[in-house]
Amino acid sequence: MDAQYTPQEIERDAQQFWDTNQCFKAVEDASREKFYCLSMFPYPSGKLHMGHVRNYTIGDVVSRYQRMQGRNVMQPMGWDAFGMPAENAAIQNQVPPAKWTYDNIDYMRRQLKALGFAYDWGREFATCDSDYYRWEQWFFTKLVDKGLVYKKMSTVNWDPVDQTVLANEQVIEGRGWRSGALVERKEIPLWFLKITDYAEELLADLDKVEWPEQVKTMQRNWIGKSRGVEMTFDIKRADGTSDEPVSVYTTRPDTLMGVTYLAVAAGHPLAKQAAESNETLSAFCEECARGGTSEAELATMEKRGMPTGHLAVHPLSGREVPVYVANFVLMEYGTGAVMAVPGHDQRDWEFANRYGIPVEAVIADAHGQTPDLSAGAHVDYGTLINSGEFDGLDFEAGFEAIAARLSELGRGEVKTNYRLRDWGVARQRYWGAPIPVKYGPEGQTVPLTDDELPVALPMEVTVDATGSPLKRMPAFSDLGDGWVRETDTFDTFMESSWYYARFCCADNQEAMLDERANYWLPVDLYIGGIEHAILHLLYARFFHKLMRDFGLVDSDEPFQRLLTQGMVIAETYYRELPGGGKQWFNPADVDVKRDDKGRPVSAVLASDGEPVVMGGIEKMSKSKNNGVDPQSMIDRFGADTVRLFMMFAAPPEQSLEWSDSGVEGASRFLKRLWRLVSEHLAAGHPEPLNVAALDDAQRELRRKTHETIKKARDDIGRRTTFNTAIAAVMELANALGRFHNEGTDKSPQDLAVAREAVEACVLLLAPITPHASHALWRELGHHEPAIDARWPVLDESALARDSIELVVQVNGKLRARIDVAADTAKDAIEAEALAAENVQRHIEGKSIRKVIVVPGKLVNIVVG
RNA sequence: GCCCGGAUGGCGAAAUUGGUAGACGCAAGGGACUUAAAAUCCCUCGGUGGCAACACCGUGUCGGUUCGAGUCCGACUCCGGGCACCA
Repeated sequence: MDAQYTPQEIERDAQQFWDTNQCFKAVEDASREKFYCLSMFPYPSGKLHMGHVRNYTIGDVVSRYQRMQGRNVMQPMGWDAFGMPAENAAIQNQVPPAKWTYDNIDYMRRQLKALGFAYDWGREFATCDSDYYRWEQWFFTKLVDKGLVYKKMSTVNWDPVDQTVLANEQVIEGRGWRSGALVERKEIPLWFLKITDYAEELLADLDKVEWPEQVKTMQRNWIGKSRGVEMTFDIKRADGTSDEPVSVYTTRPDTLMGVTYLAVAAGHPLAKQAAESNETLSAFCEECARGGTSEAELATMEKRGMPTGHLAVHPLSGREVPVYVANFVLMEYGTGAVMAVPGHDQRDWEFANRYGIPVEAVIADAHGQTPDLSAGAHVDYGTLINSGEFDGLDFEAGFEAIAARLSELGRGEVKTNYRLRDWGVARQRYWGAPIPVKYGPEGQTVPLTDDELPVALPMEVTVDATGSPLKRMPAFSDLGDGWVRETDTFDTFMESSWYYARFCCADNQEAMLDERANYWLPVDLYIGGIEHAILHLLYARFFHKLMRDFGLVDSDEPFQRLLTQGMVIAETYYRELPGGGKQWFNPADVDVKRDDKGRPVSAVLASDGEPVVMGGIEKMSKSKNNGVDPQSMIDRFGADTVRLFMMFAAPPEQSLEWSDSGVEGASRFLKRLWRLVSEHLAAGHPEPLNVAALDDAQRELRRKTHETIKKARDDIGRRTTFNTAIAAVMELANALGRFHNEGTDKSPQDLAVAREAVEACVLLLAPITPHASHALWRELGHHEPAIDARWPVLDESALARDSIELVVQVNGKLRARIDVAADTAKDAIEAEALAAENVQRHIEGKSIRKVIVVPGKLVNIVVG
């Protein structure tokens, strides 16, 4: 065999072999256990970044591992191809978004192929293919028929200069990213899907999936089921006449007697009506429309308000409290009005103090005393006080008693609420799937019929900063006879909500899905970034339930297991620019100087030798110019080395710091493995393994081999901690190296034990470094390709030990180690532990209170 | 602001169910081989003290539970992810 490890040749050969033999083509087979492994498909932004490489390597390792376990594995790949970057690129370079997108796909597909991922490319599609989104349009019209779609006014970010709707991402510190104009909130009619109809099921079914607990918790909190009371306050105008009652919802009816004001949104009918005769208030309401729509912005902005002059009548006490307009109350969340209890809600407290509104205590503190409200609200549950007939009740009794009273009076009812809001799916953008609706001359709104579908997106367009070109294309929108087509397109989350199902039957031109979907679904393992923990995963779960209720799939959940991978991060380097701001330098162009302990102390730019500032470790990004190009790493070290490093450097859920020397270490290990195999083959031919005749050294190596097989299976299959599986194989390789160096691998039985260890190394690494394993497996004389090899079989008997080492502690501190026979009785272990020299020294003159023996682990002697 | 995470040597990390802290790798230092370099191989490598045996300290901070805490509980600090039109 070739003594040199030459990754470029090896990888080309292996990829050619897999390709020629169509190794990864997945075929439905009811007699075999299936495994559907899916990594979140990429947005075709231009080229792969390290986050993609990490994501897809994890998926590939699991796919190949499951195949070695004998499962019928399907691993597809496609493109999440609609989105804003294509429009931005179009504005910058005058390239139509379609051309830009498909060119990017071609480039990135080549990169994925160079990494040797075991994809069934026959199932590939891009979401911007009309063969894909036509089914989404079709399904949407069915949802309209089922009453799961509606249109309502909704708030968007409006750039008053560019006269266009902005995404939250395009609002930078309250200003439009291009125009720099102060952004306004604007109400426009938009399409919504009724995800709230499924809130309860989306919450309950989290118990059915094997997801990280943290992700389930985030989804539960996002859905935000709460039990509270919805009640009405009568309204008295300044002139004494009454107005429509105002409805509010609260989860703290126990604090009702502490209400000292009401706050309504600027868009609330009451505020609008009051503003008509009040110029200052009218100006304030306009001011409330400034700023973006994101929740983070609303929550952190300065809380401001103004009295409407109206009074609200407390439903129980009859007390009249002022009604304010407040900028932090939004019309579209809940009822657009809130009751305020400044004594027991921090936000209300701050507002009340600012505007001189009374703060009153109605809940006692932990000691049953009136709480001190001078420095802040008292938000904990407690006994009701200053609440008349409700005094002395605790939270629950107070809640029930007050709710019952309101109900008697016909002024309120207990109500379950959800924080979850319906899904706005309309976007005023070009590069998306057209929403299949038309509007008639008499204001009719009609979903398109099956024979009017699909609505193809025109591909040849000119895009500029002033919004979607569809709005200016009569050829697209004008249907004649006064009918016009909807020019809004779908939220791109629509496409990513069902692509996993389409992969099961991507070639079907007659239907959205067919019976093959029920063979493969649900996805057995779904892998992607933690940043998708809420939105994408919740929308996909919702869409799956919609498809189920339409009879398209028979499962309740789309993704059985979920693995959320961490970010890829790297050191940043910059220089301050004279005019302020920073110039960022790529790590590849910087030399780092270290002190004698190896700590980095300074860095210089390689090209000019002048110093740069070390800016700390951050997520790889264009803005910080700290991205490492996967392609250059593949060219330099080969795909297997890049894959090995990424899987070794950190467990998949943690962030992974890029390290050039770490990659070199991975490359070194593969060269060493290659040499180990080559030296082993040169040492001669093994005879069949005779387990009964092994000497101690042979037994020890064989135990290590089987310990490693066991650990690698648990680490890859159950724990998905690939880093520790690799570390275990490295230990086995080290043991094999020592076995060789000690000159013990000369006899045919030595060679037999070494052969077993070598083959274990090659196969256990096969999911991670498939190309090298393909080549080495062949060198080891196997005619069957490594891709069809089974996971090595564990021989439990090889794990047995005659004696074990126990740790002896005195008062929890390690004082000695003893070797005992594996079957030693507890008494004998105690005696031996007490006899150890260093133990004697530490217990001398003290009385033994207790001896704790943890079998197989340790002995702790407690002395006093 | 709200929700969810994370913090362990010079660095990436390991310790899976409360039981030996630092496996494996990187960097660094020393040595072998070499005319030399690269590559490779061997040794050292948390801190302090000690010739050594060994002792003390050590898992972000402070406190608690336990025979025993990186792991469990409480309070806090800093860092990261998400917040509904980035994908």
